[in-house]
Amino acid sequence: MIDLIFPDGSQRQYEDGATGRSVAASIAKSLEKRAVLIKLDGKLYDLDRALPSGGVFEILTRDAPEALDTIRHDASHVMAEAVQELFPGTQVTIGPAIEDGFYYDFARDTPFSTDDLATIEKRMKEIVDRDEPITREVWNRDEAIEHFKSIGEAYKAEIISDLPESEEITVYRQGAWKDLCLGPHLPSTKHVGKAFKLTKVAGAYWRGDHRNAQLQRIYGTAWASEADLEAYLLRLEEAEKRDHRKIGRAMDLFHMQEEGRGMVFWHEKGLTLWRTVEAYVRRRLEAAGYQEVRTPQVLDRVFWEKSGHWEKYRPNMFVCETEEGEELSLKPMNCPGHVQIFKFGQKSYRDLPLRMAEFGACHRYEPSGSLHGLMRVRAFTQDDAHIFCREDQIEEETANFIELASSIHADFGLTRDHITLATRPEVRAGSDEFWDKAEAQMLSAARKAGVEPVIAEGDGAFYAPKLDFVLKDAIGRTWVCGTIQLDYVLPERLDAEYVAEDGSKQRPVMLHRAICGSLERFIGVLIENYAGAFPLWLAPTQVVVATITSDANDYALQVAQELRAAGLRVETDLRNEKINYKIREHSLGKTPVIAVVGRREAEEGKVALRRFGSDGQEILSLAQAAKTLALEALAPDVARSTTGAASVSPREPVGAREAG
RNA sequence: GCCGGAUUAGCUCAGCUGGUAGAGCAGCGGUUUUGUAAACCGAAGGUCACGGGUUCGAGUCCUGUAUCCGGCACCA
Repeated sequence: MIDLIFPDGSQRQYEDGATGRSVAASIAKSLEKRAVLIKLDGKLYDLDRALPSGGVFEILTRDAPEALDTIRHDASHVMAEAVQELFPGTQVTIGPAIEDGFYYDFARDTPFSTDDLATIEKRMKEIVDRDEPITREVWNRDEAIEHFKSIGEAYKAEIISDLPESEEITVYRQGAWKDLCLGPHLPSTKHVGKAFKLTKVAGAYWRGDHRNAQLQRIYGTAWASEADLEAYLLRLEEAEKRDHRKIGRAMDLFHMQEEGRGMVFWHEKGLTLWRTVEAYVRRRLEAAGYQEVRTPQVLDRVFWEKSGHWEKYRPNMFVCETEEGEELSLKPMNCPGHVQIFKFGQKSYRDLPLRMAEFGACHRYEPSGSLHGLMRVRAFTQDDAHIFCREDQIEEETANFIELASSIHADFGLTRDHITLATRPEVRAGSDEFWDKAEAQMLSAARKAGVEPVIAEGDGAFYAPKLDFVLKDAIGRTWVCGTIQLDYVLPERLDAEYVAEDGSKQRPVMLHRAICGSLERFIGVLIENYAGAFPLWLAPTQVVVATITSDANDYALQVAQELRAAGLRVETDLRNEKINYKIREHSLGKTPVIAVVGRREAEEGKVALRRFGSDGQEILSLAQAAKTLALEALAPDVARSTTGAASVSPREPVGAREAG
């Protein structure tokens, strides 16, 4: 007998061999009809599978949030069946549910084209209409391998061979089609419904390794209802509008062109935003005890050989040769340069921790396929710094850094998605004992700062583990902005040392860290986060003074001058256009404040302020307007120190999350 | 780098099965002096990404290259 505890707290006993379906039927015939899965002690099971034990029990219908992943997973199976029907000879590999949908990787000589998607989608709907029952079978391991080999499914056979001996081999039959799968699944294809859409085709490497064969991946999105699907597609459309590349052009912030792939031409407005960000970060670093330096842009090959970068990253470095035959490289990073400054003269234990910062312009020849607007470029500026410290200072420095970075991200209105702890990679420097210690140090520092990192197995740098701060862009892609990495290797390689208390020479530890990551990427994320509607302190143009008639031109110039004197970034619009036209244009341009002046304001010495996102007006004297706006335009850190108040931010940040 | 897709005026996009290019907005010239999200008129603007080919004829078909977009891989 097994005991089941239901959501309402009641408890009932069932015969051994009872299934979710039989339990549902015992409660109500209508429930049995609607049931698609069951949840037992938090785990999902097929409706028709004999319950393995008693426990906390719940019957899930198709609308249950927990069922959505299974709908998506089943949609991927339905797609695989459709593909194998339509394209005989195509092998299946894996097809999981993912955020918002699913994909399936196929092995096939001829790649799929986007035109195939409609055909496959149509066949999928037919399979749903066929209402093929989905049933679970447990197979003998060797027979399973033999079977999949015999039907030409080499990848499936390989997957089974690699499964641990203890693992049960389960095969799901779906009509005449079958697939090796852990499950669970819905009772039949009908339950997948038709709220799905195939979205894109892509190449993907078998097991995520570029040395393996490239498979054909088809992505789709699937939802419980047609309405959810519509809502998702609408959300995507909205998110595309905040793409930083689109907004960057529309707002005249920057551009890129063919001759400089992965290089940014910053226009006046974009650079203003850049300088605002940079100035803010510089103030925060100064307050946190950093010193700022600048190191050479181009250095001799020998220098990079010594640091170890030449050997490992030569293909990704911009190298040039001089007339005299010297080989030089544009710096791909700032660390070795900082070590030179550290080594200049003698350093004492009293100098530690020594925090050395540089807004360092670096160049890396990134693979062509990885370039992506401002997010991944070949010429970028890191808000880089290296903390030289003793081993016993690592934890505190790391914890302080996490707090500083979190505070800075918050001031920019950015919501962190998560922090990852990237652990030892396969190819690495240093012993296992070293890695054990280093990983433990990073983890405990994170916890000390109140953060529980997500572990990214094997993603560490070759010399050390790292903590990465992950933010999201408008359509939910994640980008690393901010990182801290522990490094014992470079100080050793470049022979950095300090004099300890007892007079002995000691090796410092280096913490590599960045808060924005690269200014380019950070600004890209900022643009998408705010959809271009920046808070006053960041907006490239803060105020536009717009005239109603040319009578007010002189006064408008005076207004602009006074607002500029108060430290604001001001433009004037004296064009011979109707005020409606100007309001519309500057509203679409997302200018935070439009100051309208007509004959009335000129006579009374006033301005009519109109804020972005509101259609009301605020009539103030010129002096008062200047004072109010100047106060609102203070950067959050300055606002805190001058007013003692929390950040003055009249404009709500538009969360990237809502688009994710 | 790999797989798919795209590339037409400054921008956003039309251009059916091949018959030598079209709109809206912006820009320019004029009229209009206007009170909080688009005043009116006019003229102009294109080697249809680039190279080769098929054809009497190519923006349209084939092919190569470049760049961009979506993924994959990479990211010191």
